[in-house]
Amino acid sequence: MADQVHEGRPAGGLEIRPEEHAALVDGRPLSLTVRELQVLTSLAAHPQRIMTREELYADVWGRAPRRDDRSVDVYVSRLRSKLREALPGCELIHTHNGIGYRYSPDDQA
Amino acid sequence: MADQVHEGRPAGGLEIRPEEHAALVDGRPLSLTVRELQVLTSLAAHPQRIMTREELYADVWGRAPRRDDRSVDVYVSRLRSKLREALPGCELIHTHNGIGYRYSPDDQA
DNA sequence: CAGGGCGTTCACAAGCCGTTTACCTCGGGG
DNA sequence: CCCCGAGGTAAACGGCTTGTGAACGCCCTG
Repeated sequence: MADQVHEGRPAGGLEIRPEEHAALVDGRPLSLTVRELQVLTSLAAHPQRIMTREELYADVWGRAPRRDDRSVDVYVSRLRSKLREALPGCELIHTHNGIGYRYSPDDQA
Repeated sequence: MADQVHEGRPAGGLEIRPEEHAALVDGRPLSLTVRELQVLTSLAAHPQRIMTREELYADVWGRAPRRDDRSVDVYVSRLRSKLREALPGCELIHTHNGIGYRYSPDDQA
């Protein structure tokens, strides 16, 4: 099947090390807040899989979101902003309208 | 070309996973809208069987279409367009004039 | 006590999608 | 030929979803 993404060298030059509370690009750490790293880690833990907001929220916050909670969207937006700056041209987080978000290690599809 | 046949994978390299809100070609998700995936799923659930527009509509929309409703045709058209791009040369959805549509996993007959 | 960082919420703009309509083409009968 | 029904598809439209800047409050630190 598809190659497993190890911590050593994922596609796109982005390394996520949750146990070290860090995400690295070319060895340089992104300055992410705790929540931002949690959301990124959760997304990246299921590459190419569409995650609903509910799944993401449950994974990171540990409970169900209240109706109309936009927290996930806000964090995705902030993550994209920081990733865009660190990896210009890469689109790692894809939106699936009406469903949720998908992380794609190779910024394609 | 000769791919391994996994459980979810019909001929043509198209994998439909409604519970994951996704349809995959070579592991890459097609960007289908919710409705498009519903129509494709319904068609593909009855391979080689001609489904009338009424059947399809009832299956996806959960009610009977109003007279002269063209929604099904529009979605079939959009699906064909996206499938054509992802799987050039394949004709998975066949028209049966005056009756309805038929999904053929092996793009023949 | 002032300042700053962060998580959360709010508000509004922008964009996408479902639905409907309109226009075209094709074939069969008269 | 002309008419008519069936189907393909582009495009209009309105509503809902999403992107994102900003405000607010909490907590920590100096």
